[in-house]
Amino acid sequence: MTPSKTRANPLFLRDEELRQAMELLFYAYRDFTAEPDTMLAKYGFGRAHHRVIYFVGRNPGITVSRLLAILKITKQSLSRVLGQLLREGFIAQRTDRADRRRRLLSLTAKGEELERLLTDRQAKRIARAYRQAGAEAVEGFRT
Amino acid sequence: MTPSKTRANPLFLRDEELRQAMELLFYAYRDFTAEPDTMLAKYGFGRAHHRVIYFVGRNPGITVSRLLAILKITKQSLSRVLGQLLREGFIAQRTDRADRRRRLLSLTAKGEELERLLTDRQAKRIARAYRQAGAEAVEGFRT
DNA sequence: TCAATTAAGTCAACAAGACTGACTTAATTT
DNA sequence: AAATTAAGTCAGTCTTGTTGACTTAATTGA
Repeated sequence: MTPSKTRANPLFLRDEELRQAMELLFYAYRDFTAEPDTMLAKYGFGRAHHRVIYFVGRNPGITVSRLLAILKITKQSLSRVLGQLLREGFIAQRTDRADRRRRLLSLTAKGEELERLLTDRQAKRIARAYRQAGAEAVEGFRT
Repeated sequence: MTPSKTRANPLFLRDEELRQAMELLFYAYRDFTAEPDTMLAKYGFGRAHHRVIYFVGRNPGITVSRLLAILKITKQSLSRVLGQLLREGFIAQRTDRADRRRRLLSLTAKGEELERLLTDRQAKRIARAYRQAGAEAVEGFRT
């Protein structure tokens, strides 16, 4: 007798609702990465490059260690993709004048162009979903 | 002159809001997979095993090809993890009597136990987030 | 001031989980 | 009887993560 059919308190979620949320996350992630992935492949890049481009774009002047903390990956993993992006001129590095051990990362014009290309597509996808869901739903989701 | 600061129509989202949604997806996925991952490691399993266990649990009697369609991975990728789960007795296979080419998959008792272990933790995580956000937010999110 | 710590980077080896391509076997459909 | 479908297998490759061990340069603290 699992109590999964009742709907007494809206703050107490049924098993079913919890599962739906988990599935939503899976499907959203799956579908959301699919489109950029095919575009990135044309540059010889992967999902990891996308994340780096995205977060550097979002946080211009970010240090390597802060980027590592956001991505939660190892320095060695990052260096592979970051190194590629630096060499190919999508990301630029400058030394922090206040602490010269630090390297501040930012997108080059080329990097910003790619970032826009990738983000615009995804933004359209989200905007579409949002329009379908409605305004109150958007507020709820954000919360 | 990017029109990203106006908030005329709530259905037209600002750049900032779109980016927040994208980031949310990244962080949610990152944090959501972290906890099960450490538990799965104790069994010698990974994230891929979790997904298979989850979707077989959700859809008892699912065929291999339907599972492939949900996961959107190749047969060869699936066979590695599915094979392991079958051999180690977490998933059982029976031939569909109506079409004997088909193999119907379902969790064993052992499989269900593991599924519950993994899901419960995540469910708690979601429930916690939901309680903090409030009831209307939950409705919005679901939509 | 100098020893310890921090930030960044490198080399090497390894593992999970995806992929492609080519085939087999068995069962069903046309 | 031929074509198609469902499942499975073998082999090789790629991306993206991991550990572990070090180096170099710069800053901090005792």
